[in-house]
Amino acid sequence: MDTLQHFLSESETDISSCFVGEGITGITSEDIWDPILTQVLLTPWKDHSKANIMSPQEGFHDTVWETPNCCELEANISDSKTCWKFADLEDEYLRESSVQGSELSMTSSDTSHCSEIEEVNQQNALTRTEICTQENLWMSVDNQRLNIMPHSSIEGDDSWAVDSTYEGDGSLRKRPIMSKLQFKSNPLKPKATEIMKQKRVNLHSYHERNVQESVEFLLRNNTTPISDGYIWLKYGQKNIKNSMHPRSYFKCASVDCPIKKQVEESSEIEGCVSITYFGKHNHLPPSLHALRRR
DNA sequence: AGCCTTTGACCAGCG
DNA sequence: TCGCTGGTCAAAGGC
Repeated sequence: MDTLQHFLSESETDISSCFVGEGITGITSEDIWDPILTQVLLTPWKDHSKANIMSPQEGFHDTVWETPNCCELEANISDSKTCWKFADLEDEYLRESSVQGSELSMTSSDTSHCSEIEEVNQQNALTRTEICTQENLWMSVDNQRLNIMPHSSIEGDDSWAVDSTYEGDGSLRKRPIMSKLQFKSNPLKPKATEIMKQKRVNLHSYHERNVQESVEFLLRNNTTPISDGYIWLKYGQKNIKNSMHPRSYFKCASVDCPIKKQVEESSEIEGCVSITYFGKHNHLPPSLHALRRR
């Protein structure tokens, strides 16, 4: 079995070439968020939720942070010695620290630290601990399954991801979960009379959504397609005015998941495909088995 | 046969 | 009010 370092170096070579463009970072060890897990976050080309154009020098942690939740969370994490200790378990294999809403979850191949994590969660009044096995994690690595989405939030709440690397001042580095939008899914498909109501709701946020709640990635269109870890259904395609290429519309195949994405050839950078996500998943990624079946 | 994509129609917002 | 535009629906077609 390859080491983490080996995988990272291989990934940088193989995968970074897929992501290009002015102001775009390819995957480097700095850009990779959860490098070993199925969730791999990349610096987006445009984070419309922050109205920023990202550059390689601007990490997520350089974007806007001034929210009460952020400060509160930082205090929680920094005050936890156990959490720091856990963060020191570098290189053994893998770990994930993420905060979803008010919830902190960590995963590690080293299950012996489960109790520690649980303790941290309890101290911080956070609730969930997940353990991934070494086997299923490496299965994901072997297939180079990448998730280029912002880390999804089960709660659909304001969410934050916490990188476990240290800043110069010794604080934990954090990265925002980009979409702040809260979707409420309908358990039942709306009836005809309700569909238009729903449409009006959607259209009401149409312009806001375009500038505030989307995250755009650019992908070289001459590279092997990379799964983002989720299953998508195409539900439409439109020719866009003044655009040579049609725009395709996709929604997540998971029932009641509100996220959608649009794919079209980039008008800004030739030879690139623009992938824009609206909203966020309200569920975990499907199993590798389910992905393969598709 | 079932799942997914295609594609024309429909709708609301906007100027 | 009307036409344009983009987002979505859903029947039909393809695999």
